[in-house]
Amino acid sequence: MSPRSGAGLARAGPLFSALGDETRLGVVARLSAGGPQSIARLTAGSGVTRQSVTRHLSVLAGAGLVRGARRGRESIWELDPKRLDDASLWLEQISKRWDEALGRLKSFVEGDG
Amino acid sequence: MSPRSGAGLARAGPLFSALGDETRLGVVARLSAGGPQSIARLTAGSGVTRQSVTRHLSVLAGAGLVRGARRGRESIWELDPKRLDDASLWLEQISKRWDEALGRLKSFVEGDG
DNA sequence: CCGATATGCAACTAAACAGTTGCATGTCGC
DNA sequence: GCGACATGCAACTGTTTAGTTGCATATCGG
Repeated sequence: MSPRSGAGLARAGPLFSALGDETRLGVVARLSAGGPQSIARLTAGSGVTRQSVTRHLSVLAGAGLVRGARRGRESIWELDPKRLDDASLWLEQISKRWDEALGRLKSFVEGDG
Repeated sequence: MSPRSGAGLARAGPLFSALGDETRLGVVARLSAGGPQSIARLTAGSGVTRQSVTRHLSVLAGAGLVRGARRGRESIWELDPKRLDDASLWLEQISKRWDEALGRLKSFVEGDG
């Protein structure tokens, strides 16, 4: 149950990597605020071209963070909050382990070992 | 209180970007499991050179995730779990906003106005 | 059918970055 | 002082990637 293999968090790297881009964070924020929407609507106000947004959506989809489907001539994209929970869980695990490590260190220094 | 400006989360980008690298995630995991330790110890078993680890520590420090201090001839590094909490909080905000957006969409579709 | 809208695919450029090697500096133990 | 250990600094390379432009395809409304 290490943080890198437990609870469906085996691929935390690609997950954080997908979130580690300002433009992609903007897309995620826009999706979270406006609900499911098309690429054209996501592009408006993003400051980059439509193709750039498309590519970022593809990266986010690769990390399992978003999901899109063609509807007529539009492509509607939506968030997949499950992955966000996964990321949050990974962070909590690391934080917890750190506290435990500090506890062990304290015991050792105090002569418990 | 948008996710990009609220609660000390103004710079979520660099934060996730710092976490979005397998080698850095390894360093973070190793720190969290073993407590404060030197660069040499972090390097052992990392699969990369000491300079690479040093650089990654610098990046993590830039994001406020780790903190180091020279002690004798060694440089001891430790995790700063506060930033992990910040990241977790950001994720929760996004997730919450998404649920709200879906709620509004549902009301709209059902003819609430 | 036709114009407008919305997207997909492909090639190109420029910048960022991970990782390396080589050398210099400073500290510990004897 | 001397050898061993630990780190810092700098230059170089190869790869990845964000962003762009140009063109092709498919859908909607009349």
